[in-house]
Amino acid sequence: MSPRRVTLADVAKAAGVSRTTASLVLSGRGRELRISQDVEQRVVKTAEELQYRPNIVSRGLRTGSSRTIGFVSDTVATSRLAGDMIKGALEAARDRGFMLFIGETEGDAELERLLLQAMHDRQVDGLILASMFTRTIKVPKAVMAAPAVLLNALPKQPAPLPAILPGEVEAGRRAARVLVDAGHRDGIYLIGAGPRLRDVPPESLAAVERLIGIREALGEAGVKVAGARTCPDWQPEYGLAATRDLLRTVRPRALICFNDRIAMGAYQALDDFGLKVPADVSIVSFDDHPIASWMRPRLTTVALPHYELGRKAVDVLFTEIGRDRSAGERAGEAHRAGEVHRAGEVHRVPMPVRHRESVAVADGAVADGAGST
Amino acid sequence: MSPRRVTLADVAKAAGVSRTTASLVLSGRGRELRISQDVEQRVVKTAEELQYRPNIVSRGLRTGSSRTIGFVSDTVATSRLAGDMIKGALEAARDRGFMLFIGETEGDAELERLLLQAMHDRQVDGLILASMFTRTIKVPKAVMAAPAVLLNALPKQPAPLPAILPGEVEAGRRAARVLVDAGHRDGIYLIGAGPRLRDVPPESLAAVERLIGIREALGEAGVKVAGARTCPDWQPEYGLAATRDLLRTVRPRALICFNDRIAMGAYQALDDFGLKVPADVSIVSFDDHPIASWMRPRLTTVALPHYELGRKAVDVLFTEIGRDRSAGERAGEAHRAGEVHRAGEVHRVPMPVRHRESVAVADGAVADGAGST
DNA sequence: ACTCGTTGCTAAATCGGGTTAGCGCCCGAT
DNA sequence: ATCGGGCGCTAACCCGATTTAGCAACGAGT
Repeated sequence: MSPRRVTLADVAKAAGVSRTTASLVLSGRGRELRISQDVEQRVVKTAEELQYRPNIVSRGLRTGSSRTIGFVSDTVATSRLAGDMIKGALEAARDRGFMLFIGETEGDAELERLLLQAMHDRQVDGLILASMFTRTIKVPKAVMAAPAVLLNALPKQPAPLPAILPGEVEAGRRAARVLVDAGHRDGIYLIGAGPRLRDVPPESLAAVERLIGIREALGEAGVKVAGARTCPDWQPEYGLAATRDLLRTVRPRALICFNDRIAMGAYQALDDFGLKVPADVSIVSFDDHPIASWMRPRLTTVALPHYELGRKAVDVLFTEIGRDRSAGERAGEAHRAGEVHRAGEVHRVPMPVRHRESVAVADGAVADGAGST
Repeated sequence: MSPRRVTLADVAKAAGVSRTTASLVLSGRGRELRISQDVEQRVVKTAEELQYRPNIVSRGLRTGSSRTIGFVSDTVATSRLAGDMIKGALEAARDRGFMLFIGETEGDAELERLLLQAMHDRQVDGLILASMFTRTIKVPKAVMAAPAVLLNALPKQPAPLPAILPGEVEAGRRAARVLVDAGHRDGIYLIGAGPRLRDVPPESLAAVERLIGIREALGEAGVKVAGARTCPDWQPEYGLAATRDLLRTVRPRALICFNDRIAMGAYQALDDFGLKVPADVSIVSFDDHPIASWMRPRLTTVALPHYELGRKAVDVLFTEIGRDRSAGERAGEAHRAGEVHRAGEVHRVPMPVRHRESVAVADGAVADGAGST
């Protein structure tokens, strides 16, 4: 079936040189080690003719690198969320000639241990530990055996791991600014969390940070949150229930929904009460889930930059891998000044606003066009 | 940092035996090769104490197997679709101690070539070629270097590759039966494709097969399709437009939408015309996209079994790998009778109906409860 | 006492590359 | 003629396992 791969030995024999010479030439060290132009060209030509490709497994055995990184997510490497993150990571890795192992722990610590083990057994060069919703996680010891970064998560105990997170606070500010810029001053309600900082679903970093941003931006504009309804889980049904509950007593002019699924429920509730979006009620939300552009009117929302998060995680991981390598070389040597990154650095990836159709200029407001991005 | 892994040589030395003996014992061939109980226990105990784990890269170099399979998808290993497929594949692979490489070709043949190369360079034991929507694909030659299966795709030219596909024809039958069983006889319209078999989006196998199933089941019940509207792309906006167009001239009693996104558009159109689901119009659809259970009323739909497709692909791939291995052993030997699988076998994974709230019993119909599953 | 057959283990080759040390050769200088 | 030194290349070892071939020790049979 498969006619055996061409090996370095084959190339060497065909070119009439030793394996060493072939290896030297093909790894670009020919010049440095004084291989003649003549031989060099012959080897390169032969390798091409035979369509030689080095076996990475073999090379990895010698060099210790497998040109592979592991992507470990807790729940569902699979939700739509993860999809684009993986895509970003995939492309960033590919740019460097690396492949991606995927694994899921399903929140099970034992599974996680096994998975990390399986990855180490395959000599991964680095690890990305991803969480599907922004939160703090307990970092398993096994992770420390290789360079690693946290994606969409923060370490529960202080750990020397870089973390990549969406810029949630700024996202909160941006959502609020969308309403403020459209002239909204009164009747702004929150659906999903708030109004106080402790009125949030457990473990949800995003909720806290979005809320902080919202309150900051609103505060700066001299605007007060008129009220809020929390949701035990950020699903459409709870968004529906929370909004219905709200509408029983008040007539809001604008809603900030803590995610798009909640917003979907809010749309349904408003429809039930005969209220129109955005004529009666403006809505701004978070995530830019696919449904956001399927809803009518299309939902204005602050997007989770999944793709960029994935890319960034790989980028940061590679600086970690580089740091690790050079640390090995000058083991024990004092770090030179200026080279001192704190290893636990937190990288924030900006969340862009997707302006669509769910926000209207407030009655009596002067549209001044001074919109924030 | 990482205190060097424990190798087989370490275990052997600590146990006072040769590497050979240690290897024999730890790979379970100790009994067979007459290693004494005494030594065997000593080795096992030592390995445990040192927490020895074999290096799979090294083992792979010798045995040729990397205990890894490659999952190559065309577009977005990432859409919600792919997510569960990958999850299924992941778990099935994990059950066998295998890891998954993920790769995306984005429909680019050159990228695909590179990706397959990169996977072969890492000695993958097998490949899954997945398509994100059911269609025929051109199988690159490079695939044949290892056992492979097609997932959600059929080879364009006849190729000896097994294919895993959802049972779309039967799904079509089931969707139609849902309406028939609810007593619907008249005013059944299709949104997305039909009424003729050639009225389908290009390249969409699913459309053709669902349509075949629908027409069969309806025909058997002596029911005629009242009409249909095609959609250039199966997105909500086209579903909305197509349904609106339909409602301008007729009042349907039931719609079969070719997927849930179309159904979402149909809901919106019906709402525009003041028609209620399911009181005025029953709707049945395909895919069981997450939105199906977010819509109001919750959508009755025939689910794409993504998770099972992924699992099945891995299962079939492993029988291919096994076949390949034994073919190598008895190279040239004639296949024994009864062992003759056609290699191009097509496996169909059933699509289950998710009964929800969008189908009502037809006026004047006698609910006889003789529902098909 | 000598062969033969087990039993229990190990030396050595192998997989496919990367890496180090150093071998022959030719040239110019002494 | 001899020596030193650069040039051009290769032998040999290494990574960490698996696997084949075979060695020593011992008891039984003749």
